[in-house]
Amino acid sequence: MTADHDPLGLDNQLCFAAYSTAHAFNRLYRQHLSALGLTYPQYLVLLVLWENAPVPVKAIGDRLMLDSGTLTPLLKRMETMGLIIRERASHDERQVLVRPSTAGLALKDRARALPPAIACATGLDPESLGRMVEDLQTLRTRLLANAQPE
Amino acid sequence: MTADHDPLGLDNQLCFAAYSTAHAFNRLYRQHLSALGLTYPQYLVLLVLWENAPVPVKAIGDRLMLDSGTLTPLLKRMETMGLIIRERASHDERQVLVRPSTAGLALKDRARALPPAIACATGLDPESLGRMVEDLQTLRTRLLANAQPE
DNA sequence: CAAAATCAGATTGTGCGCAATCTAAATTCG
DNA sequence: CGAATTTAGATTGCGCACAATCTGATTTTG
Repeated sequence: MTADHDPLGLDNQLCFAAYSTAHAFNRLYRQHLSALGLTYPQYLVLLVLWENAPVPVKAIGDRLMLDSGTLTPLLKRMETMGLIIRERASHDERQVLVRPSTAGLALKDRARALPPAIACATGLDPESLGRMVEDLQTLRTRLLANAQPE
Repeated sequence: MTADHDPLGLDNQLCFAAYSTAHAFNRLYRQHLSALGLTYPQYLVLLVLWENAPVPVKAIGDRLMLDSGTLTPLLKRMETMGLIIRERASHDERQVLVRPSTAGLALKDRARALPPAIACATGLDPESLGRMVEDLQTLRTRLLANAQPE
């Protein structure tokens, strides 16, 4: 059966390795984020807003590679939770500018505990971890280049 | 702002690298799988069934790390599409055994074109690709060990 | 300037993913 | 054997993801 070399073997495919690892991350984060009342995608939005705000929805989408069909309801929920503020840009009525509320900003301090805890769970030393991040980013770039024939 | 070393910087986090790479894979696969009328999770189920069938739902879940809440409706859709057959096991009425139909088996031949096409899109040589698969599997194991304190 | 094209978000519909709960069957144990 | 426990799947409810479509604002162009 030589499953080791079967191209259709589940455990030989990079896609499933990425898929299942992303799910594993999601599960681990869920445990840490439940204390903050956040889902993982909501946490990602806050990471973007903590770096730079206010930003239009489009910019968040570019950064996280998500479209308005995903972001609009997600941001509405976060606004209802009191974490962010959305308002139309006066200079361009098409845009909706998003920024963290005071409560959303306050979460940043509590979130600082996460990266070290997660890094520990990976069992990787800082260099290996950094290399893996770069490898995945390179891979992602190549996949997207092949996935979006403009 | 030395974003290069900010632990909360989006681009410094392994989780986002994994999350966004998995999405990029999903997008690329969608293009290739649309010709077969499959979604990516449905393709994963077939990979499992092509390796070994019939198998109970539980075994598919163990293999793909998905629970019945995800699999039951997914498998029902695949049964409606005529790709798989589900039937209660006679020796244990709790189990539902799943196996590919003739149509589901026939898809395997058409699916053989996928792995080479995807491998090409990754731009990775076979060794790098294999190493990355192993690194991700190791990482996944560690994450799951930390995510499920029994 | 006005029509056409582009762009930002919102909306709709479908398919995962998962927690929580439920049912029925099988196993364990007193 | 019979009650308690465990197990396999199904169900419900919610939150992403994304394609497709729609609306209204802005930009481009003829």
